[in-house]
Amino acid sequence: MKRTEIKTLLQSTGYGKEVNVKGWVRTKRGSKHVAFIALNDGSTIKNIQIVAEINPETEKTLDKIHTGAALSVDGLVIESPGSGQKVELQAKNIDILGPANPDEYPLQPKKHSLEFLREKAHLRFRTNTFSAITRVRHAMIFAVHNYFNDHGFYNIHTPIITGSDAEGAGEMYQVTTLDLSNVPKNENGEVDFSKDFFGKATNLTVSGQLEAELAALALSKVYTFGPTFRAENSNTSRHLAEFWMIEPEMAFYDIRDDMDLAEDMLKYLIRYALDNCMDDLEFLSKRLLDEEKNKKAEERSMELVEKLRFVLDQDFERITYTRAIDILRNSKPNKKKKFRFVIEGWGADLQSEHERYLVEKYFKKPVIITDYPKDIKAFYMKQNEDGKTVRAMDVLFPQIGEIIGGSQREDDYDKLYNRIKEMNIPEESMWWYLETRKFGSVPHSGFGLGFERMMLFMTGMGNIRDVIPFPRTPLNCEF
RNA sequence: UCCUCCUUAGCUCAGUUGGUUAGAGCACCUGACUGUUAAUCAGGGUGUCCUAGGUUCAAGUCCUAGAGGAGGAGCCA
Repeated sequence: MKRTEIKTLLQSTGYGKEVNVKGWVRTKRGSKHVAFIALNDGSTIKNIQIVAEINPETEKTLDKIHTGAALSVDGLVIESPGSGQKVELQAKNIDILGPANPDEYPLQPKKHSLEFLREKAHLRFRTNTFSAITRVRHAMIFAVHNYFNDHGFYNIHTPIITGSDAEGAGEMYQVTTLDLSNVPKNENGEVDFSKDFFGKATNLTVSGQLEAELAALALSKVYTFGPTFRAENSNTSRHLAEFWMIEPEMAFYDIRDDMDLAEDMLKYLIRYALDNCMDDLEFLSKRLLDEEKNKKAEERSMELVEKLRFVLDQDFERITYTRAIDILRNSKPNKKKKFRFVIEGWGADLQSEHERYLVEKYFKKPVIITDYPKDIKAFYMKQNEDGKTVRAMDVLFPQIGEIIGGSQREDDYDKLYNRIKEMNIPEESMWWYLETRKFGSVPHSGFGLGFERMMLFMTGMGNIRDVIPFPRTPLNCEF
């Protein structure tokens, strides 16, 4: 018999029909004459209830069924007399495809800590929380491509191994085929990378932006959505060593167009989740309420679905860095020196406590900050006429902080060249980037959206290690 | 990398000012129950108290070092 997915089965009213389902046991319970098995196949967060009569014939099989076992069940679809579900399956035959020894199987039908499940990442897909996150993650991946496709963007695969060491986004992982126990050296005693696979030093990419710009200056609107690697020793709930980043890059867009796109895209993704993932969002919402039930009312987060709808309905607040500094300088926590870093004046970098104040206390909605001092931002950002600021924009979300960082790019050859010199970036590694400003240069803009940070927002999870299947962080590369 | 906290049964956790044989719930096994909803009820055994030193008559508890984890900070997405 052909397998019916549980998602399909639960929506059917074909009572009396015989079907086959396959899946993994979540719980088994029952009394003397009847056993109830909650079976899940990942097609939905919901389980199908298998009802099995206990008699001398079935007892042997039923005794071997525990949480975690894989079953194939043939049975009749019936209307459930119980109160927890509409449809259930009256078992006619149960095959154990793969047993799970209850003495060894670590997952139980109870609450496990997220830390414990992180150590069991090979099995945590089998929990409600992670199967929900995985389905939402898929929906978001799909929605990203959908959005850009519908808006006339082309997807670009930018390189994962890069020979440029000037991308200006933090520490990089070296990629080499050299024998590390016998590294070739040149006359000066330095590593001789000419003997390496590419004949030069290479790294894993920290951003696809520079290459995406090259494509945008021909195809007008492009985006990348690929893995990104940062060798920073960051130990926080918002950082991964390997993560996925979405980087659109648009010719003929100025900073305002860039912000419009960022806001529209984020709202599209939220709407897509609300339209397509409601079962999972409702589960994740309950999970969050439960997790925070011991917190004081003022420390609890907004209910998940309500929060998503709220952000969807708000225009993001757009302010300049200069205005942000004014607000912060006159704020209570600054005057009372409650900030760890008190804002003294213009030019200071905004710390996460300042961003959180602006987003969570002052405006109480997402905020886009623009026109930062050029000294605290990257070399490729478009310089403003004031000579002090650049057309950068950061989108700040409650709890997560910076979810998007972007800018209009410097399209003037001389200004870009001078900035590269000023910041001591090796000019010879940037010749191809500079050349695009020499031939048919146009205003263009782009941004980077951290996919897992968006997943944090979308699922209400608190730790970025729980929204990616196999997190890579300092000292953790298991699985 | 810095600051703070944590590490006790398979899991979640309690363990008082250092003092007999280290506890509970869940899971597991046995039994009861005509349909349960993380079923319920009764019974059963379960420990490298993270590791290595140290203080002490006596250490799960105190001290030192190390390992791992969490939260916050920096870096950023």
